[in-house]
Amino acid sequence: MAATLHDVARLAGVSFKTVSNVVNDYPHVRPSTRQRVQEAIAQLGYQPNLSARSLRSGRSDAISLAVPELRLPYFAELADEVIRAAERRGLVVLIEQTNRDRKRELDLLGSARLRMVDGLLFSPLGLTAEDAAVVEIDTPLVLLGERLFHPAVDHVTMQNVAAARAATEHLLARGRRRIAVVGSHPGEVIGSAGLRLQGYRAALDAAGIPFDERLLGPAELWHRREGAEAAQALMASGVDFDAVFAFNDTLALGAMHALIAAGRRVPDDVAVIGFDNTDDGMFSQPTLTTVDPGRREIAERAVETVVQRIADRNIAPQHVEVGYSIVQRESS
Amino acid sequence: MAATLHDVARLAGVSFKTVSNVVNDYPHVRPSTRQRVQEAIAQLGYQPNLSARSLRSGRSDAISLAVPELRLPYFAELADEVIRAAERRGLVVLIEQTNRDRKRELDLLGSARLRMVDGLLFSPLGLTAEDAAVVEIDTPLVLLGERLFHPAVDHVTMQNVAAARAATEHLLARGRRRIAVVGSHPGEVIGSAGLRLQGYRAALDAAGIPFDERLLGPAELWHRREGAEAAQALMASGVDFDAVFAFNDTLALGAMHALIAAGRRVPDDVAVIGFDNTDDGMFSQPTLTTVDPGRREIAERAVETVVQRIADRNIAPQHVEVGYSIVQRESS
DNA sequence: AGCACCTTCTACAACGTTGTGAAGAGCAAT
DNA sequence: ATTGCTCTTCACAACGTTGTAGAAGGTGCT
Repeated sequence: MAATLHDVARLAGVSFKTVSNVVNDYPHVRPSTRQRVQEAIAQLGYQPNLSARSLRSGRSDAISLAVPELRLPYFAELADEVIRAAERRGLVVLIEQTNRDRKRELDLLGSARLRMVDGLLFSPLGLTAEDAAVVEIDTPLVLLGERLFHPAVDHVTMQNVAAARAATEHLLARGRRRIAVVGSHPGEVIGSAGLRLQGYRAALDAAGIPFDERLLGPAELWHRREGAEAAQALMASGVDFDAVFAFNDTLALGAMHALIAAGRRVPDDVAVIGFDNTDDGMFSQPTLTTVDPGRREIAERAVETVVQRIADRNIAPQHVEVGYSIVQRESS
Repeated sequence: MAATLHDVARLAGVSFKTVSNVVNDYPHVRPSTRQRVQEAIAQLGYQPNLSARSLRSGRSDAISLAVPELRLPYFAELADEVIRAAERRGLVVLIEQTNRDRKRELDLLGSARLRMVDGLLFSPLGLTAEDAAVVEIDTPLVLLGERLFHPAVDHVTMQNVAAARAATEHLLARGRRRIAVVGSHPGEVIGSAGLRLQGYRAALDAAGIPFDERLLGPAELWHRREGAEAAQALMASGVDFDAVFAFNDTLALGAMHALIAAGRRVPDDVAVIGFDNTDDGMFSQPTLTTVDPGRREIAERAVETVVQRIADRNIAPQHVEVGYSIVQRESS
């Protein structure tokens, strides 16, 4: 059906290898030959067979991006930016959803599928510290987020602790003293929730404000619904609070909805800050103050890092941390 | 590095073809041989080389999904559901972003990349009726949305006209008579904006309400910002309206934000309905009434259709329309 | 003229898999 | 014992590409 190098060669009257040389811009081809071949290519609409090329060369020019759930705005926007960054380097992106499921994440790392791509950007949520060894795989791998940490593996991460501290300090600077948290994961240390809580506590400590466990609103999933439920639970508990630090924007929007539905004014009664700087906080009612954790730069640097790792597997493992900033809007 | 059929064969003391037969569950393999081979596979951690398999068999078990922009919630949620539906059938999904750019959409259809996948789900926005011919490609293709229509190509679409009419009728049933539109594309007929406007007008006609062009709020892009701007423009124009039908949820949220910022109460002064039923309308303030256009079913049927097309290229072209429903919440 | 060296092109051998066809072993029916 | 089955295994040839090695032809230098 589709034309091959041989078909083009027959039409142009050269060997099929010469066609291959033209396609690959091999320099020593006579201009007249090159032109004849190019005409034959155009005439037949020849397109290289990427499976064959990949088999022969060992490269596919494709990478995988594994995220927990694409419908979460943070990951949708991350994927968007990863695809753009990859495209600039001639790579396509295959997306896998792991649904925060440890088993699926383990399967992914062992999958034959992985050998079809040149590298993997992996944002693990379900894996625990004991699973660290499984990230020692042959495929070039860049871990996103801070949950896992393996010294021999490339990482591109946000500064969870420092950024969460800055978010808390932002609320403190605006006079808030009873800052509730939405989205904590009780007992967790190494994940985003644990690290952000650590930043929150550091800011309180520095300001001499005692930590009050009753202000923690746990939420396993970071969806709108859970944010609303956590805020409702905080209000129902009777604990007094004048601000909410939600561990992502989606939680913040859910929480803000619940607060307003319960008659609390935002930001007058309760200031709200989120985390992630996703698009949906830009036009919420009120607009959402949030932390920009450098998502765009994460995407760019992650692709850059995996490309370097693909080019040379022996370079020293990289551990990149990107910058963050507070984006102030109406909710605080 | 990685083990091949030959390595396994050597270890198990059989020919490499026998290993291939075991891997592919060929029935006539003596149980004892099968077991020996399986042990060798496990010992070496053999994984088939998918490039080689794909070269030989002509199948990659991968499909592409081309969408305008993944960060738009509608497409993020569509992609999420396409990936899930594909996974149930053993397919992986490669995502391409076209940015509503006609040239990029044309490039995509002619790309060599396309021959690396078994099929393409394509949601075109930039292509026009004159481009219809370019969708006659060798790769199995399913078009999503209604912008293009080519009788010989599979389509899975939502019922834009009927659903938009139902949305308008919903507002009419609640006593609204001056219904503004946010997101119209002046002059467009065949795209989502044109079709949804057609449904809007049909509902007005049926109710005997004259169409008033001043109620149209154009918005080229369907982002929050444009929704807010369109609502501001409508208010600034001085035209009287008691409801807004936004052509997607993102526009609706932007418009709702602008309305509230300008002191209009939603839904008391202005009722708002969106379109798409994306997650972000569930916990907005107020929550957003919207049209569920059957996105989940679109994803499922699209994957199903492309799988059928891959299996047999000669079956009659399918044109699937999925159901829709009104999701009523606080904004109306 | 002879030699060395570029330029241009080609033949051949992989890459790792699956499909085809046939060979060998075992067994029942003749 | 021979024939004709079925079961099991294997050798071989693709799939379309790129890397290697080398042949053929031309050019410049001694």
